[in-house]
Amino acid sequence: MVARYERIAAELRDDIVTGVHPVGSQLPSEADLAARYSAARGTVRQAVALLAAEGLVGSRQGARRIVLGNARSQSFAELHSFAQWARANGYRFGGQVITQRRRTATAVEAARLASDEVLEVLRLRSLEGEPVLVERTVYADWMARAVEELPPDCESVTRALYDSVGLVFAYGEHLIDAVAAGAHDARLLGVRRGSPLLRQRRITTTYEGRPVEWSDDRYRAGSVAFSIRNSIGANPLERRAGDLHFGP
Amino acid sequence: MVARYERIAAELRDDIVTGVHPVGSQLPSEADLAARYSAARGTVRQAVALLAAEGLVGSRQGARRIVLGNARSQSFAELHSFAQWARANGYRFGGQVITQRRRTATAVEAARLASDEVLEVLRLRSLEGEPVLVERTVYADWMARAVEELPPDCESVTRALYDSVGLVFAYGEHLIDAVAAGAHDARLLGVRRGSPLLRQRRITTTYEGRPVEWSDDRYRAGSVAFSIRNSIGANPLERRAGDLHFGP
DNA sequence: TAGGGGAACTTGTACAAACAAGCCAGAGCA
DNA sequence: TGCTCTGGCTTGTTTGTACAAGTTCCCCTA
Repeated sequence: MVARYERIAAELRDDIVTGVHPVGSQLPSEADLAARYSAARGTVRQAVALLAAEGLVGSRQGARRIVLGNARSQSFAELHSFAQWARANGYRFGGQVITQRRRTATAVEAARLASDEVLEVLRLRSLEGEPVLVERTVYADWMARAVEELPPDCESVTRALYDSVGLVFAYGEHLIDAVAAGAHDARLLGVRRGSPLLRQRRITTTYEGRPVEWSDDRYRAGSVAFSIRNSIGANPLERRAGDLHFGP
Repeated sequence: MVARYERIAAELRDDIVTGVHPVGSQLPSEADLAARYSAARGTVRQAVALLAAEGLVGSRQGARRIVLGNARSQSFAELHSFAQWARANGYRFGGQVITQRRRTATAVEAARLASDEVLEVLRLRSLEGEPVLVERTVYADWMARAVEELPPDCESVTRALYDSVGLVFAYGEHLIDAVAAGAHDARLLGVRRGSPLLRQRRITTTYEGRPVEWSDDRYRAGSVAFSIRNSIGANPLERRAGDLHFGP
């Protein structure tokens, strides 16, 4: 059962995408929408709050809401899972484990993952037949067995872990910057050493906040970009100075 | 006058940062909080929704909310303004206009900015005395005069334009990726040609959705990173395939 | 004609109440 | 001991009401 406000949001989104409410135009007032959908004003507010969070509409007190864009951005757990993102966008993609081994955790890893032993996996992932991503992931020990049992060419690790042990990657913290390709990365990605790579480092946790993995992903320049919309007052993305530590 | 739910959120945030509610612990239930603050449950929900949007707490239906982190991330309009971000974090910073000229808009710019003539400005910005950012900004014609009247070493363009013409940069759309430094960028930033740069392209608009500027910012690698928190179900950041076009 | 003053409209905040849906621990059973 | 299952707790959804605060635009006046 989908919530009412989500259905209303979906209809409004549709009206925006199809041009019923063109970019730059005013959205009907909350009262109008409430009447049209026979819903309470609060429910309508939840719906338009969704659209505002997606960056489709902007609002400010006293003035009618304005349509800001019409680009459909689904963005589910897309930042977590390369495979889910690629599939949702209709890309051909693949993945291959290059190396995989257990080892004792470094001090930093032990602190981050609350784990003494870790499983380190190096994966190479491709998009449309081209290698685009080198993924160095360190899993906490309680996850290691489930990961080791995955096939080396597993397409979607996120999905496989959900199916096998019911694990949900619920929260993530990400740091995005640029680095030069080292010799190894360069060979894997088929670029020259020193080429620019887009790096995404992340920690992923369960619903309970328990750390699952720590990953360093490097994209070939030009293959992938990150997109974000923000508005004054609600701004999820933040700039950081360039020292490398993740935690506080 | 600050809203009630914002004050409650501030108190809760404080309790999280100071360890009254440690990372990993459960937050009191909405009913408890409502009683403690003598507020309605709806008001408390607005407060914790703020914290959830900041990534400080996670929630799922049926279970108590859990404290996920305690890093204070203010993130106001920080993505818009380099100066505001730097000042808020106590960095020494500066800026200098390198070149500035009016010209007719290219087809792409005309479409993006809804403007036939544009003002193109190249700025070099520094952090802690080191050049870290090359900013190539194209302003719409109706903005050009106000920008031209700014001093060449203007610290905060955002702030100056607000003071002079009351302009508010309300919404932004951003694309983040990595590129190699060209000869010009390399010279300005003091790095070798081909070095990795973190690129942020953005369109900024007013409250009404009117485009103000289109900018291509390039950071020296290692100087700045972007940080984001996400949770399943609420994910503002999105990955995009690597063709360069901004719009749909 | 330019400007001030409102009135009407619109979004933001707050409260109250009820039910739905999901989680969890403890009681009870095999 | 180990399992299920139920009942209480907790968050999610929806409706309704009232007032606050900001915007817009028209009308009236100087």
